[in-house]
Order: sequence, then structure tokens, then C-alpha cells
Amino acid sequence: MTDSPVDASRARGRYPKGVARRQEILDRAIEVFARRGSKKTSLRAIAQEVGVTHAALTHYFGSLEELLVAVYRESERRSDETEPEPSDVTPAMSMRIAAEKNRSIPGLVQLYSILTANAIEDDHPAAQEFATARFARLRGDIAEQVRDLQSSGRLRDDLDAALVAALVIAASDGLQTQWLLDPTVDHEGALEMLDRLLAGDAT
Amino acid sequence: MTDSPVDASRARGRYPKGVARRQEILDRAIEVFARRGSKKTSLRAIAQEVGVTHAALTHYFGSLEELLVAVYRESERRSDETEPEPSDVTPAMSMRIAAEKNRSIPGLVQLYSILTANAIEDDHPAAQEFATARFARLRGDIAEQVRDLQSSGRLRDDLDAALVAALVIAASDGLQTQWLLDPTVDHEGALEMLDRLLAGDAT
DNA sequence: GTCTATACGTCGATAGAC
DNA sequence: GTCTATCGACGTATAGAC
Repeated sequence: MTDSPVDASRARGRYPKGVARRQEILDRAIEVFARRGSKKTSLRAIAQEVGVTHAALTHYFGSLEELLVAVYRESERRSDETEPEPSDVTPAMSMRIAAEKNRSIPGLVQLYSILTANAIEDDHPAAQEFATARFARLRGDIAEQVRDLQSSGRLRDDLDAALVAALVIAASDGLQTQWLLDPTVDHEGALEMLDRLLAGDAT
Repeated sequence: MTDSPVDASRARGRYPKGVARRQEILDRAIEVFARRGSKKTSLRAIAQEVGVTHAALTHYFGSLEELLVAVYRESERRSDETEPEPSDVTPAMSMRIAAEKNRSIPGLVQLYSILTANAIEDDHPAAQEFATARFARLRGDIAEQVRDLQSSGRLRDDLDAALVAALVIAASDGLQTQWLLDPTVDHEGALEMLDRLLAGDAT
């Protein structure tokens, strides 16, 4: 029982060969989403395109929702390492950059929306954990960024950093939804305006 | 054929008895959502609680999604007529009022989120029409409100009204999502801050 | 016209063969 | 470790009772 992996509840994909195979399947799944968007996100449809049975997917990922979370997380991770975050940006700008990267991969924005909607329903633990953790992390990062900008005088210092963080994330998410339904909605323009408001520009 | 209702493509629930029965079922469905939230929003589950077969629901509403849209629309309509919109409010404040009303009915916020998420997927025509129309109407209303406030000097007049409208709606929706996942997120506080930014307050 | 009964295909999940 | 087989629940469609 020394280093046996049987102790944990999440016993999937822990053996050397298992993790390799899991990663291989995840790679294919990401490729599938990148190629054909988020249509037909059923276990069976993904399994067919990946080249395995749907039972194999549940074997490695536990459930459809955990697979979707894994696909989104891995896609986001790759985006981040491809183009690291610039250090000196305004809050809304950093959300804009992230949104732009996501939009380059078809289906990723829809996938995010599906996961977020599932998260606020009951009995969707995987999506709930994903969304809660993501929002908490984002709010912390952006609030810190806001405080930096405030201390260097590039942002109004009469604003609560935590509130600004929540507001900027909310604006970005909400604008993305509106933009998906109506591409004439100026997602970037609205975020730029928010940045100007936060900076306290008179114009 | 004078006042015959057969002309339209949506021929459901148009005859006197039909509309009455449809309304009756809708009332029960709304009551069900108000009582137990948005858990188990399947046709069969709703039908059982309403006291009909699931086929009766599709008879009157065409599909599950159309039923959900009808429930949300009717709930929203009743909120609006119960407490009419004050005429002299800031943009974010009016979204706050609407959000507050929705939050008093369990399941309505989740229902809205489900519909919005479905709308941005393909092959969900009912949800797509609902969300597109709702956003378009809201953006128009708020943009108009913004212009009024600008002309009376209570809002910075260097801001594009359409952008402000999209931003305020996005912020409200996004904050609601974050609040559902983490009640410590100050939905109202963030919207108040946005209102102050839009007004151009120095403090 | 209103509504039930029934059937069809697909879904996520699971058990057991190999 | 991965498959086949199977389960119950789902949305939808239709035939026919009333």
C-alpha cells in the first residue's frame, strides 16, 4: 500500500499507461472540438470521432461533464502557455485578450457557456467545482492587478478592488453571450469603455 | 373564416377552451417552478407535477424548450405588472430591480441561465429566439434611458449609449451567475459602482 | 380539439466478459 | 484496460379514444 494509487477516490488515469492513454484521448477530443465546434457534445458522438467507445471515455474521465471540463481546462492551459499574460494591462483588457484567444477555437466559447450554465444547476458537481474555482481564481488575480494599478495611479483609487474584479469578469462573460447571439454587439468596445471608466478618464 | 384562428402556423391553444386550458397548465407549471426551483425540468417530471401526461404538454407548447420559454416569459410579465418600472432610475439600477424580482422566485434565475446557454447552441430555435429578442429589447430600452439621462446631464455624455446598454446588461447577467455560485459576491454593490462610474462621480 | 397510450431513437451510466 | 450488452430516463412523434 506504499505508493499504491488505490487510496484516492479519483483513481482514474493514475497508472503510467493510464495517464498516457488519457492524455492521448484528451488530445483527440480537443482536436475534435477545435475542428467542428461544440455540436453534438454527447459521449457517444465524441467517442466515435475520437475512435473509442463511449464506455472508454467514462472509464478515463468518469462522466461526460468531467470530460468537458478536462477539454476546456486543457485548451485554456495551452492558450496560456502559448501567449503568456503581459504584465502591464488594464483589467478589462486582460479579459479581452483571454476572450479573443478562446474565440479562435470554435466551440470553446459555447463549451464555457454550457459548463457555466450546468454549474448553477444542482447535481452537476464537476461543472460546479470548475466554475466556482475559475471565478474565485480570476477574481483574486484581477483584484490584485487592480490594486497594483491603483497604487501606481493608473486606476481610480476610490474603487473596491474586489468589486471591480467581479464587475470586469461579469462584463466580459455577459458581453460574450450577447456577442454570440448578435455579432454586431461590440464586445471589445464595451470593455474598452469600461477600462476608461475605471481609469477615471474625463473623455 | 371570419375570426377563425386556423390561419396562423402556431395553431396551438387558440380556441377559447384551448387557451384557457393552456393558461391553466402554465399557471401550474409556474407554481411548480416557484415551489421547488428548477430541479428536474424534464417534460415528464413537469407533467407529473402539473397532473397531466407529458404528451399533453407538447400538445399545448410544442416542445420542452417552448414550455420553458413560456414559463419564464409569463413569470417576467407578472413581475413587471406587479411592480411597474420607476421612470427615473439609472441604467444599472433598473437591471438591479429586475434581478431582485427574479431572485424572489426560486428557479427563475436558473431557468434564465439554462435558456441563455441553450440559445447559443445550435438547434435550439425557441431559446435562441427568446434570448435574441430579449437582449435586443433590453438594449434598446436601456440605450434610450441612457440618452435621456445624458440629455438631462445626469450621465456622462461622452459615452456611446448602445455600448453602455450592452455593458450594463452584461454586467448584471454575469454578476448574477457569479452570485449564484458564490453568494459573497456583491451583485448590488458592483452594479451601484458601475452606476457611479457612468454618472462620472469623482467619488 | 383535447388528451392518452404507446413506440422510437438517443442519451449517460454501469456491469461483466475478455 | 477496453469492449459489448443493457438499463432507465429522456424528447419527440403519432394513432386513436373521447
